[in-house]
Amino acid sequence: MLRISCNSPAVRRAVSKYAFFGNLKNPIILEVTKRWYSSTGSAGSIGTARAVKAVESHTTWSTPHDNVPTSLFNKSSMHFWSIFDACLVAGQFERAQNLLKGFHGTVSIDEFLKASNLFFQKFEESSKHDLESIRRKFLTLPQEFPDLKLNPLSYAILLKATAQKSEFKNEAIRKFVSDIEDKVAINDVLYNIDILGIACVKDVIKACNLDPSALRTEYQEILNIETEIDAKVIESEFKEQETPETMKLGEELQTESLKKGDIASLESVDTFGMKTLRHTLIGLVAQQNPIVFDKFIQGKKLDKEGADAIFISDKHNDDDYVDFFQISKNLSSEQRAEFDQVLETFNSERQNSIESRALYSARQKWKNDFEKMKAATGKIKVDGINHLLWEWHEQMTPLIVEELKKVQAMSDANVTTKKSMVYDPELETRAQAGDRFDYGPYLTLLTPEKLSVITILELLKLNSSNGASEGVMRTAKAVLAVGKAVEMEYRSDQILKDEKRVFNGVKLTKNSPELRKMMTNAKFTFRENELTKQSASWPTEMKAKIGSVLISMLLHVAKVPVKGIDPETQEEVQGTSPAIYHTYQYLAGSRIGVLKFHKIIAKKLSSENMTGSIQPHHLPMLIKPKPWTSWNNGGYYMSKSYVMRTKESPEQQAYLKEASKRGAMNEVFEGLNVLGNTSWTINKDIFKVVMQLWNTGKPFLDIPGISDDVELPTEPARNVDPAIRRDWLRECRAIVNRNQADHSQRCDTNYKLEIARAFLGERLYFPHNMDFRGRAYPLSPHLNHLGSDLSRGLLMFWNGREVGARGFRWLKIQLANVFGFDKASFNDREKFADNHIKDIYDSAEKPLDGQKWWMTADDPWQALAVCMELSKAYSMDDPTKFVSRLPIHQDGTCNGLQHYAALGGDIEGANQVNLIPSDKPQDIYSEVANIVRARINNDFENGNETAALIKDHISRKVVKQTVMTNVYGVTFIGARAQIAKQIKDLPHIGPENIFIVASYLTINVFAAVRSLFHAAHLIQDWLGECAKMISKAVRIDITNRVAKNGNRPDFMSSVIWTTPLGLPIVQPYRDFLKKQISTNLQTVYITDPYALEPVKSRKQVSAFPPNYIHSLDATHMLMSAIECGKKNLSFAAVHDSYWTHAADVDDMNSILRDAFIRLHEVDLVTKLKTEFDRRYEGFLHFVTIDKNSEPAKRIIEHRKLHSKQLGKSVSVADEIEEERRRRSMLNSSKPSERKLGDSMVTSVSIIEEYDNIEQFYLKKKIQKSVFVPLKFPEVPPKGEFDVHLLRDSPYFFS
Amino acid sequence: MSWKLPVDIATTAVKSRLSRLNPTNYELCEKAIDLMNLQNDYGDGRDLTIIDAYPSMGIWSSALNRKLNPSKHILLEPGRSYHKFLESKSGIPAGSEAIKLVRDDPFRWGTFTELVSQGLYQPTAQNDMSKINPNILFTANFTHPQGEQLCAQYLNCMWNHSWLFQYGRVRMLLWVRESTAAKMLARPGERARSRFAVQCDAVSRIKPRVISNNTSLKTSIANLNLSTIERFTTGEDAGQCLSVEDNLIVHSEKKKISTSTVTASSSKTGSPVLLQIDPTGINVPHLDCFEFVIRQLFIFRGKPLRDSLLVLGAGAGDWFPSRLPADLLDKPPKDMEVSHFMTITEVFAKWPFKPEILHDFYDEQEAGMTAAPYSVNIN
DNA sequence: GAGGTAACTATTGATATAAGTAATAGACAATCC
DNA sequence: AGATTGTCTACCGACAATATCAATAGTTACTCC
Repeated sequence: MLRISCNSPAVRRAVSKYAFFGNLKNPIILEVTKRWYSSTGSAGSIGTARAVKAVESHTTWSTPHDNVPTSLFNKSSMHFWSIFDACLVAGQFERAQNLLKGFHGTVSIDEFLKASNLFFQKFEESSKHDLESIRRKFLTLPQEFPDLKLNPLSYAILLKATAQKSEFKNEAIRKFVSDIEDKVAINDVLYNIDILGIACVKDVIKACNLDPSALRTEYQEILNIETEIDAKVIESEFKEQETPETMKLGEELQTESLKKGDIASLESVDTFGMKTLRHTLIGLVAQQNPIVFDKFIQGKKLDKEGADAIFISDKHNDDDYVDFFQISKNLSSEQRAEFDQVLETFNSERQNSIESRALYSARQKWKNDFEKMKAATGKIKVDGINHLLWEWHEQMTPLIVEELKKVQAMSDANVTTKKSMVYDPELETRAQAGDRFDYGPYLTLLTPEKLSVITILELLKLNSSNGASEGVMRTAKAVLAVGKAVEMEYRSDQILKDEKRVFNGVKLTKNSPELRKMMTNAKFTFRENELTKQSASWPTEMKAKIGSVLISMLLHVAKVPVKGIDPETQEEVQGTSPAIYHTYQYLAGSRIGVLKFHKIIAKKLSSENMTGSIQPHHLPMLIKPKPWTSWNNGGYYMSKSYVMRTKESPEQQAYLKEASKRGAMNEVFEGLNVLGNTSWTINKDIFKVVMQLWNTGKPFLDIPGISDDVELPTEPARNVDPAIRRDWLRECRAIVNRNQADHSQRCDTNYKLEIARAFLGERLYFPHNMDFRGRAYPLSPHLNHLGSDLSRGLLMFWNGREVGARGFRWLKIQLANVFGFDKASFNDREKFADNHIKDIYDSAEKPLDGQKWWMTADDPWQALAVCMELSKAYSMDDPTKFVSRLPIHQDGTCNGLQHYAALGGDIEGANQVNLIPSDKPQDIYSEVANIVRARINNDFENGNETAALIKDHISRKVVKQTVMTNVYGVTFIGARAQIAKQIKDLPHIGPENIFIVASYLTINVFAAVRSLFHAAHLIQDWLGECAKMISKAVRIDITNRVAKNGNRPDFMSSVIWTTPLGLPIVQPYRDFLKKQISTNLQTVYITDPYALEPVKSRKQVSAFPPNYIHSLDATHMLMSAIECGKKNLSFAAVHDSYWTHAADVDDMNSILRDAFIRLHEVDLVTKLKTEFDRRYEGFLHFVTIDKNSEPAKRIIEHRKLHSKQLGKSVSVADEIEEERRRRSMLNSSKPSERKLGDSMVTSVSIIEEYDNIEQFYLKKKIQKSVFVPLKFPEVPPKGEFDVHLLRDSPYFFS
Repeated sequence: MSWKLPVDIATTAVKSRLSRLNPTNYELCEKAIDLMNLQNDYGDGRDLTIIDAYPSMGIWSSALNRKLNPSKHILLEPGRSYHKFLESKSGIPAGSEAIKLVRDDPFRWGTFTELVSQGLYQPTAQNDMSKINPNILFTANFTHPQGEQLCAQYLNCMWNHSWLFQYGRVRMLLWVRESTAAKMLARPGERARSRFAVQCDAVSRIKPRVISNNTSLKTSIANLNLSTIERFTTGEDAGQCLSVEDNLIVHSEKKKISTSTVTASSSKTGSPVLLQIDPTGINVPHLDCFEFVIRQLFIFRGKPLRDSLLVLGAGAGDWFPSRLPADLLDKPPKDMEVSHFMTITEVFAKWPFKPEILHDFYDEQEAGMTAAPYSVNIN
């Protein structure tokens, strides 16, 4: 008899042993502190019932064993925080207090205190309130909620008010301090510098004569700087990160300053950073290279900092900008080190500016263009669309102001419920007014100007995103994107505001770079404060509403000039047309709301200068990204970034947060930081070539040309055979599709090129985060090294490394690789380059006028980049002295299979994917093709006609995709479709036979792959099997929610595992709960992310094997990254392709091999099983067994009995409940109860009597559904392959 | 050479994956045919070809055949399990050239062109357009899931004068699900009024000939509107339609028959209804525009036209109001007659800024995917 | 003033929409007696 | 509760149908005891 409750300390110890393996730290996240079955409370139905109720009131995760808190992911609490925060910031204190009242009692008192403090803080900060009213609030609120006990933070807020708003500051402070003495320690109060601000703390210290060394240590430094400076106060140059005046709310101000034009503000401001940089450069450069220096002195556009400098300058000529790269390159190495450091300081202010002022600069850019256009009257042709955007923006802003007035009116009237909204029935409906009640507070968080700019920018961006056809985007997507962008911007604003609170009144008195650096660092530290850092994200439906309000305003005002024929007079007239309009389209009978750009706009977006239309958090960074220190801290400085892309799955977020809190992810962070710290620059030579081609507007390589009007085939007469019309329609659809794909690709390329242009000569960095499996991606979406060949070609390392002999060889190998000549030995690949020296020179020197050999490469742009480097190297006397900046790639050959082979210890598989040393790379695709060919020839000889058709056409190409996707669990049907696509153009197979042939071929390819990677498949199957069990299992410690389907429980557990680096991974696949939300434009259908729905079992199963493997390859990458970081290599990665300087390839190769070995030295599969055993301990697995088997018959009997007891038919919930009772008795402390439990019969106890219940499992026909204790299958036996062998395998990564 | 009732269907289990509702009440079929007075239009059947899609076991088909005695009766039945009822050995006179079973799927357009190209029949365009085409009669059982789609498409052909309608006003007798019938028959103002109904109204006279009067199920929109039933039973069109219990339409003894073939009404889609659709032969002007206009307008079927003009295109609000009568502007599309839509179409057609592409090419499946960053590198 | 009800509104749930589908096989979820 | 019908078919980066109407739930207003 099998007992489940093997929860003994011994087992636990055994498990925890696995927490560390090899020399890798491996904290498994779960930590069982209690026996799970006792966690629901005492036995017996009453106790259980109560427990159940408590459980149902908030979310529960997949398992009780991991101790991951759920409370923060409670939907109503999330909603409360977000609206509460919005109301406070918007100054709607009545409503906020009302919300607070409703919050009271529904949460813990700690949580309530947090809310109250937030209330106090915002109340204090509001200019509306004087000290008296603030004091009153501090008295009345605790009266209203007697259990509310103020904490030091609360007093800090009051102290701040006292210090700032008293007439006699010092006395007031002293009085305050003595007043609170008996309630709280003053040091505890002062601890809250993030609330008080530095100036205030110092005031208090001074006033009360306190000892500053008793304060929070991390603040000592900054306080010391200040103390020092205070003595000799001189004028500070530190520019306040003030919102530009024109971005402030208030129409008088706005119209005024807009009219007079801000050109002046664009003129050069000689900022501090500028000066330092110039100074340094003068020092550095004077003795070195006068030409560079001159250029710099004359540098026209550098004088504007940050965002303006990046965006406003059109870097069309070399003289338009300062080429930091050239400067740095031409310096000696010591000088360079110094320069680089100064540049970092300089850039840190620019970065700040980009992130905080980008909206402003975009707007400025529009305005400039608009005025340029106005100045050039007569010239009708104006490039770009910026002047139009400016007009839209100008007209939209007053509309927003109008709307905000209504919101203000609502706030003034102290409306606290939706019901009491007043509205004018003439102008709007009750529902619209009600909506305003919801979104109003959020809308006031940003200035009208910002809102308008965001709306426009988002829509432009969306247009280039995938799936958008020529100027068409889905309303739902657009509305959410705008809402999200508003939220993002608000968060950035908050960060700035928090920073300002701390540093308010603090002046830097000395202009040393060190001091400024300290200051900058301090600011990074204080940017987040205790109260605001946890602010809940806005509810999706709110984002939708906000987005729709803004978009509908834009729709209203955005016009585009058009020419049309007057219907009456037949004359050509100039008019305007809406630039965007809202309509609907049908997709398979479903209505879809879309926004369409006017054709003219759409065309401009795909071809013209887009400078000034990119959101800052979509750009690479000028300085090293903020290192990741927690799940939501790192990446960009001003906009909030998250370390994982969580697909809005609350469970993922909860696990991530918990792991981050427990410090389990530090290595992961470290790896990501290495990736982020790699400095890049734009490859200007490539950029020039690209631009030359791009400007023709013609298609080149993969880039489509500017699409003229779509030319559709002529419509056949209506009365032709419907089949003909259908074909025509299909053709049209295909053309439109292609067109829309071309369009978005062109837009996307446009963005990439604009970014590249903006960053010409700059040093740039890519902040990285991960997908939920741990694979790393750059945060900036458009231009990055993960992108297309073009993107990759445009990028190179900022630092150069002398290649040396080995590096020179790697450079040549890289050429062969990008030409697709990567199946040969290294020597042959090297020869490939040597044999093409002429071509290389030709390509490098005359990329567009020569033979264009580079264009024949697989990756032409990267090929051209290599050609350029190689030609430079070749032309040197000693090529090994060449300083290279090109990333050299080392790619894992079929990386997924490499991991599988290592997991299974599969010698044959390991050999196939180059885990075993060999003089020549193994090419698995060819190998599979060979096997297939052999099988088919055999069939052919046995007279198989299908075999005859295909036997001479089995190439690597035909099987490649299928072999590749096999790792992802491609099904027969899917694989057949792939193969059909490959063979459909073979002329001798008629279209009618394609299907049969493809099926036949697929069978054989599958068989071949299986035979080659037998062990891999065993593991794949095992992983799938486990996932299936988990996603078909139920917990019994809680009452499962009533299933929609009576005779099947809802399965609520997803597959969760921990990577060897400690990253918890939660598969997010669940049913979504979707809702229709009405907005201004239309209703949108959106998912509610905070509803934890049953898992999508099928998806859980099919995705787990690839996800697990990917989590391993991600781990491998991060481990390698960490090591490379330690060795100071420039390191970049595209999942299973690792990049570094040519000179460092050998080092990197040894690092990545070591990492792989370290990763696989441990039996990962067994470890995974242990983790699963632990995590899903005590679960019941829902299976079907043979109805006629003995256990089935006994269970049927038992159910009859049980049914009689209940007086109703037995549901699955009843059965689980029964089993729960039995188990709680079994684990009771009372022997009598345990005895009772032992003798109790449940359908599960019946199952437990059979040792090998699997024998009764049945999939077909006569079945019976029962629960069996969840028991994972034994892991497949591991083969003999020794992973250490791969250390000497040259082609493992190559 | 008449076609007898097939072998005893009550004892033969038919396994089929095509979930059709098959009328199994032979007497009812004959009655319906009499009611339609078909003999009047097709005479002795000497020049008549019946094209019969999805005849299933052929009950309805045999009744038609017996009553009309066509010179050709082409059965288009892809369902293998039905073939045994339709082959010569089962009631159909052996060697009969008149009754021809074609095993192709009428879903494919090709099936029909092949009928002609293979010489199974030689259609000629009709001369006298004032009458129903006397040479061709199309009948089908469209009660399966794709049936409604076929209805819609054939109706579309009627607009286009393509397919069989290139030969003139070819009548269609269709067994459809009640839910389909409800959509097609709904008049202005009724809840089920739909684009589909407008299309029907525009180019045909359409009448239900057999309906189920099982009013207990008549709550959903999927069922015929009560007022529709009344109209055809006791109201203005009384006597034009047989109204019977649904178990009289299919077979009363369903226990003996495999459920998949002869399922009676399911609450969702209702019982089968026989529709007679007589094309009027009308040419709808500005077809492209008309299609676009009704498709777009029915998005906001309940809103007054005035408020939903924008679905017709950007700037529609400037063009239409002054050119349409006020009372029309106040009507919601669901309350409009065909003529109203015609009026709107007229104005729309003259609109210089009307959308250029009226067809709906939106297609998600194949969009994008070209700019895939790490595209599959095939070589 | 309590209780009850009518009248009304907000919220929730169900359903139609469009109109070539295309072949195959096998597992799994949903649905309907 | 069990057979039948319907859906889906490769991982991740990168999710997304909507208008309308009936029914229900929730409120307010009003009447009556």
